[in-house]
Amino acid sequence: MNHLSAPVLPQIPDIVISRLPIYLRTVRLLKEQGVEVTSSQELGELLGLSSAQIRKDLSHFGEFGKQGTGYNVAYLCNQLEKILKVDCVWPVILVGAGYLGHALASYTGFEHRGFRIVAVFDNDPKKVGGAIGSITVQPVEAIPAVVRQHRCQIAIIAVPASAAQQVAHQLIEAGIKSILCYAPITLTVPPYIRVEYIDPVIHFQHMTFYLEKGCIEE
Amino acid sequence: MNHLSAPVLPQIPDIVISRLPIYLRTVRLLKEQGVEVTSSQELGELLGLSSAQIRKDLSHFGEFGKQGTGYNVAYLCNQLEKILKVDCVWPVILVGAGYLGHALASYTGFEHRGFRIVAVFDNDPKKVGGAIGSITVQPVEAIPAVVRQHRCQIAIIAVPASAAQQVAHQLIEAGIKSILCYAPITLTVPPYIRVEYIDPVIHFQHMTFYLEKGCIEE
DNA sequence: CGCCATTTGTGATAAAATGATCAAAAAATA
DNA sequence: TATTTTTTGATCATTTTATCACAAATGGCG
Repeated sequence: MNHLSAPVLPQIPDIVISRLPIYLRTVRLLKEQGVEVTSSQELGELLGLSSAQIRKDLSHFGEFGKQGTGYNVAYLCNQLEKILKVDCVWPVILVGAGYLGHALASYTGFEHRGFRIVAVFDNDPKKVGGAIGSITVQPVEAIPAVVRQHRCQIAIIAVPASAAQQVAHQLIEAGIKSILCYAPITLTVPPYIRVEYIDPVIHFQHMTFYLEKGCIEE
Repeated sequence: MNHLSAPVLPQIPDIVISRLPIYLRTVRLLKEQGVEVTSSQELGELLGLSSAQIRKDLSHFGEFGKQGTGYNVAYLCNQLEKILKVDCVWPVILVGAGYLGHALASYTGFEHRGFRIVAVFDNDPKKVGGAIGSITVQPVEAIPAVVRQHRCQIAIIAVPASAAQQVAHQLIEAGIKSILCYAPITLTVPPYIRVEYIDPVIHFQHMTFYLEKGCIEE
């Protein structure tokens, strides 16, 4: 590395990155509604954020707006998709063919937002060979080959908590880089693996802190 | 109000509250594993947080540990459940009887963490009257009566994005106070209503920012 | 019993995130 | 064309959040 190397782009805070998909979701909605121009203020009102926050977040990546006018919806949409690298479709594998796995594999909303479930796995022999839409459930032993074949970097864990950690190991072993975990446990993974969690009970328990107690029993 | 009123307990940051359910989940896991005592350091390692953060978070609510020893797992568990008001079971209603609604209504993991789905609603006449486990799907018109009957404060929205905002209105009208929204949109609600969101695509798009681009097409 | 190894709870400090302000630019209007 | 209104992007100030570091307990052990 010499002093003429490309400048290191300033480390962008993860909390900023975490808001971009929300911005994208909303800007795409405006686009679908035929809105051509929007402003940080309008977006802020739709999202419950300050306009300053939205402008500052976007300014990390360039200048997308025009003073006095605001943002061109189609252009901003494009730019956000580029930044998040979702101007294409990413292959995703799914482990767990229970009710939740079925719901995820059957959901038609992934594709146009940049993701496609390309394979489903389960270790229950009764489920292996079964079909979910056009996808046939495979045994977990097949994971490494499928990951290699699709160059897949993302996986969903939709198995019971008791099996999740072991599945995570297998996925990482197979080359998966990011995991979306629906099992209600915190996974132990190497630092170069990214894990995100979805657990509705975490949200419920967050809500109840602020509610007046009103329960059924116990 | 006079000067002898109970002191206002110092406003606890919401970000602290948001971590408590994670702590509870982990402490309960330790309890189930037969662990009797733990420490902020052990919890921190399990959760990928600093021990200081955990101690400081807990210190907002009292002194639960013993110097030199750490925390009694059963006691800490109890205290966290009390703080979050989940030392009981909360009734929850679910709107949307598609694949996702089925998965949620069939999930057996809610009950022992403080929640029970007491009713399911859908506006599709083909679904109304159908059964999910022991629950019969009702028309959305029945929401107000059921909410009153169970004194239910929490609802799940599991309908398509196009219907979610209207459902939210109906729920709020019926007296619901907190909403867990699985539809991929940001709801517009009055300030006294709490909404939390679950949208896997948001997590995927967060992941792809950090991944090397590797797509199928487009 | 005294010493050592632990671990908590907390005040002080540092870092990060948010919010306020404003010049400059663009479009609308007169 | 000149003026007003709007809105961005940047800078600075404030608030919030996280980390550090240590006194005070606690239990184990020789």
